[in-house]
Amino acid sequence: MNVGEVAALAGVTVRTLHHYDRIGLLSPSGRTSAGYRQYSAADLDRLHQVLLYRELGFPLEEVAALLDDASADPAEHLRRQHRLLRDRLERTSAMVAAVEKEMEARDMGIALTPEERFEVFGEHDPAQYDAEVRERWGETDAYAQSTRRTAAYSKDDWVRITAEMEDLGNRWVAVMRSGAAPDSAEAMDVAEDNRQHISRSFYECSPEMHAGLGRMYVEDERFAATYEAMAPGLARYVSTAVQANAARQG
Amino acid sequence: MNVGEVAALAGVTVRTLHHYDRIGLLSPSGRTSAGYRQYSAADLDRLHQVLLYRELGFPLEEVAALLDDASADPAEHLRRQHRLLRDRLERTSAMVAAVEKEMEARDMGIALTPEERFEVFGEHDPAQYDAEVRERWGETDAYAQSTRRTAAYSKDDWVRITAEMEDLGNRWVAVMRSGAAPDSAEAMDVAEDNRQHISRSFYECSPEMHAGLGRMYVEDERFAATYEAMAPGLARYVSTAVQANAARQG
DNA sequence: CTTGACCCTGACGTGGCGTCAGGCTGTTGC
DNA sequence: GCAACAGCCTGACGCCACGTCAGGGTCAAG
Repeated sequence: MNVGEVAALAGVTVRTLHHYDRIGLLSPSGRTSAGYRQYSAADLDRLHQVLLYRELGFPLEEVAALLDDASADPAEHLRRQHRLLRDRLERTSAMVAAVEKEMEARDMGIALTPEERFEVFGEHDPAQYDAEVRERWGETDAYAQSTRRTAAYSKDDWVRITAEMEDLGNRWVAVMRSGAAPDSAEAMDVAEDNRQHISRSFYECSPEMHAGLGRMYVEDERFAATYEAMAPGLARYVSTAVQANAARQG
Repeated sequence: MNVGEVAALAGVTVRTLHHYDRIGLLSPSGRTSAGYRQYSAADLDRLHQVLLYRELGFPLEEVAALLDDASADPAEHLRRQHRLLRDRLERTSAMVAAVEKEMEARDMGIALTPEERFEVFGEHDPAQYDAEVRERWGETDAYAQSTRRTAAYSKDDWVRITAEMEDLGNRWVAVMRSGAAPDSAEAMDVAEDNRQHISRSFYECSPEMHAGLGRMYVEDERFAATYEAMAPGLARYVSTAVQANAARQG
């Protein structure tokens, strides 16, 4: 297939394909004697991946890096795309709900506060959001490692791992309830065990990374919710303990 | 409020606000004697509109035109935004479905044709998509009529759907608390109802896809957190129940 | 063998900011 | 009462992902 046909099929312009060729993101596998670009089925395949990642907000350079990563199999791309798309779905329906809330408020003659209006936006500006997601997961070795490892886990593995996580959760609750300070030796010991559990089960987790995670436990509601559900105030407690433990190690 | 505060509230950079001022899209209604930009509540209002339209893919110049159109009342903006967001929701779930179809095909060892792959893309390249949408406003009469109907229709839809989701959540909690095993008939029945609800409300969800979702409930902490917030251990419970149900169907 | 659709390679333009640089402002702590 | 430091200002240049000509070759149909 030559450029025009590919462009029509994929819904992009010829110029876009020229551009992708120039920057080495997608070079057609062949040329005619006259210099016409010839795209193979494999090229279409790659183009498909490129367009998906592009739509998800990745800069082209990163798309190239992702697709040229030999250690990433197709299934991994599918899983990642699936996850990012579901995130977007969630976010979009949140926005729909926000607009509906505003409609309703208008009908009732109520005004919303600026905070309420920006709620769905505020934390999650679209570009920043995607960038944020990538920062936390996509680009990190840890994420790649985690998906590679967890893909191989059996149901029994998962039962064991979640049991271990539950156990750790109980220990967290216990140590907090005991009145021990989050930077006490007891709390830091739990933190250390928790870190080693992550390293064994998901990805190599250094004390510094663990400290970063700790910060996230309070900054990110999604993570905080997990701990808060076990005991009120636990998110902050775990966060402090984990960071104290990292300091102790360093 | 001055720039920094507004930027933090809205989740944009200060530079962005400078830019919007420069191009006349959003000029703060006041300045201090020292030249500091002062944003009023009305300015925040406008910023909110700007960000929504921007997210929907409108070039800033058109956003300005839309917002400066004196003949358009706020309700019209809300209706338009609602319609565009619902379109996006539809498109995103189509993409999710496409990725899931591809996952399934891969698992079964089937290859999709290029046409199948680009299906969801083809017609709806994001830029073309928005252009197409904008084109449609030409027939304002038909547009106004159709939006009123879909807006009214979908509002009820969403109320119903969120209520159903809440109900499902409660049933999950109840069945777990009842002591029934996650692979008991009771739990699997809830799983089946949940699957059918997803199929009706969002996208065609096969038992296999549902099992995949189930795995994600524990693998992805963000999903897990949703269930964990309802009741500790629920993420794992739901995950297991959903997979058991898929096995029962297969 | 011409006509018209399609292809090529530069080269410059554009939108929506990011990112300094160089300088004023305003608050907090001593 | 002033230093220090965060926060604001205005240029000005940079960057990405293409759009848009310009100038010229290619190829199937009539």
